Amino acid sequence: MARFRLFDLNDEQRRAVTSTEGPLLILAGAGTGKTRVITARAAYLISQGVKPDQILAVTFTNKAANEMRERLAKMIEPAEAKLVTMSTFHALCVRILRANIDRLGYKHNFSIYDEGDQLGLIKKIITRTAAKDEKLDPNLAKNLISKAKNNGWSAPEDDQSLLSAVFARYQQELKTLNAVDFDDLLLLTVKLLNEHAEVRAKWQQRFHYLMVDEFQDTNGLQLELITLLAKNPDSENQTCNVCVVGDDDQSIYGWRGAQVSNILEFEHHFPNPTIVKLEQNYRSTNTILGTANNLIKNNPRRRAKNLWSEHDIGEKIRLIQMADDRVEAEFVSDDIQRRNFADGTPWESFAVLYRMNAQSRLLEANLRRLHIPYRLVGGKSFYDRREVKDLLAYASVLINPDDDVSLLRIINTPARGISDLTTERALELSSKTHTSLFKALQSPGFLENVTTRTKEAVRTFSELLDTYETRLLAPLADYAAVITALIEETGYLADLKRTCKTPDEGLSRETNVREMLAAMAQHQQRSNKGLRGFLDEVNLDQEQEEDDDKDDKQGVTLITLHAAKGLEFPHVYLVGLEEGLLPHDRSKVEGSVDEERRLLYVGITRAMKTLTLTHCRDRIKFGSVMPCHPSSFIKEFPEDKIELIDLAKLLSTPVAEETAKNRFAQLKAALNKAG
DNA sequence: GGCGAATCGTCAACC
DNA sequence: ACGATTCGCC
Repeated sequence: MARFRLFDLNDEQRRAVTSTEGPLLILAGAGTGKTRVITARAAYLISQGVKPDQILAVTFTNKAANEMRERLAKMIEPAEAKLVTMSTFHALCVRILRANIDRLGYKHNFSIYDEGDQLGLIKKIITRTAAKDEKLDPNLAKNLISKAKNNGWSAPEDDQSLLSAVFARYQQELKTLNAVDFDDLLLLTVKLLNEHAEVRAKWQQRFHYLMVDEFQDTNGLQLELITLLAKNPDSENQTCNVCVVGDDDQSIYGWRGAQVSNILEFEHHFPNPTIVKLEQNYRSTNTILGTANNLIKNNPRRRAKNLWSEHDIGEKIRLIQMADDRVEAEFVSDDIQRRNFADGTPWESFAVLYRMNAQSRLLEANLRRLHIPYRLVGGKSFYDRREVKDLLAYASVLINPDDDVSLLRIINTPARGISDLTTERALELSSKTHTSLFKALQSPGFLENVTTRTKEAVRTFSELLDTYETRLLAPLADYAAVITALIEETGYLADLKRTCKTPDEGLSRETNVREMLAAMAQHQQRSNKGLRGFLDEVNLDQEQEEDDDKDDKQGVTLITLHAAKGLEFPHVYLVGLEEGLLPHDRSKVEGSVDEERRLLYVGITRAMKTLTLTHCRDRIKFGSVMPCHPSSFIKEFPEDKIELIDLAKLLSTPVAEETAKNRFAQLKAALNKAG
């Protein structure tokens, strides 16, 4: 316990760490040492005699959970640190469900459907359910269903709309397929705990001290889950020790169902809490903090905070207008190279933040042009690649043959003579008889109505799956080897390469398949959770672990504003500060401009030393040039902290400060007149 | 019935 | 500019 020292903390942090009993709300502004406080609090609890396995810390991302785990291991005995449960909401739910989901009529080997799988199922249901003149956008349906689930609703019974029918059908089919989607993980866990007192008691007894990170991002279900777990198993009207940490100003997941009200009305959910405000920022210059403060104070409905720092004023924030996104990306890359060249600032010190993933393309191209190493966070995940999904679908089908969505993906990949028409007929039968596709395919009622050739193809396919399923079920089965053999036997790789346009593409896709298989083998070495465990990890871990020891994690970071929350970088470029992009056009329709402002606030507060903001006059959208206007948020910045830079002059002579000030004032006046 | 090529509509953010 | 969908050919 050598490295855990209370006097390393400031007064407020110490108060947060040592308030152990009853509800505790820690309002932690950006960069105020939130993670440090949570881990120190866990260490403190243990030092006070709390058993480590009675502590639960819930986060939103695996990265956050891992970071806390690592930090805690440095503060206390690593063996004790291991006993503390540090988990994401979803992983915790999977754990609870895998143990007891049978009580809800699902089987323990249920599949987890990601968004793509969900969409596939919804599309299938819409075509089946909709009348000829009805239409429903599958994506819209998916979002509405998700929103409904996150608010704890089930399909409305009285409603006759197509959406309601699709919703009801969707939920029912998931159950037939023995599958759950991301929202179900929460929904079903809450249902399980609500409806089964003994399961509830089991988990309530398990944890006595709860901590929730990023509480401002929790939705209704997550709050309910916490409330359920936080109750004293012996007297349920007594709440035990729940500590939540968050910052309402950084609530940026409203679209995912997050309710800022959870943190704004914490006292209502957990009466008489201790409230601690962390306001000393250890990250940024006062120029950056002042700009962030000035921006965010335009939001109504927030818990007032006053971030301050012992750091210097630092450099002014640069605001630069670009001709178009091409020039913008070029400038950012050149500027990073120049600064690296000037004083050896390492590439890792730079990050480029943007609103949409699509914005990363030009940046990537330009960084590559200059041979600057970079890492792209988020975006099209490794797991979204066609070949990776195919491989996972094969694995998924072997574990849960009732998983129709995965089966559909691979039923004719590579082509094996099972046509769309055949599949369609089997699907019809499966929905008529309420069985899975796999069972329908094998049923005599189906087989007697198809041609001999099709019958043969289906039979061969069924046998293939059966054979490998048996191999997989064998005790101590080497599942990585089993899947590899299956891929071999189907001739998947050869077919994959054949369908690629260029040899390069073929090679890269093959590499992805091999990487996936290698990851599987690696998982087998370190875990005892089996192939199911591997798939769970893959499903719940959207961050692509570009496997460890490779040092290619270094370089300039390209990242969306959402994904950047919780991170910090010495030098930040925030690009595309345009009306329509940030705030995004859709936010105006949805009335969520406040959340866009918080998003920008999150972006600004990532910067430690310098911040560069850019916006374009033109931007290429859908292949053609669209004119752009500066973001309306720009006029909410404090004039004295911003330096307006003329790109043309920057490239030749530096701008005098007075000129810059005047320019900014002019721009502001113009904006005020317009808006 | 199965495959490759034009065409269409689409891009907000993530566990 | 890209991927899914639709069309036309084997």
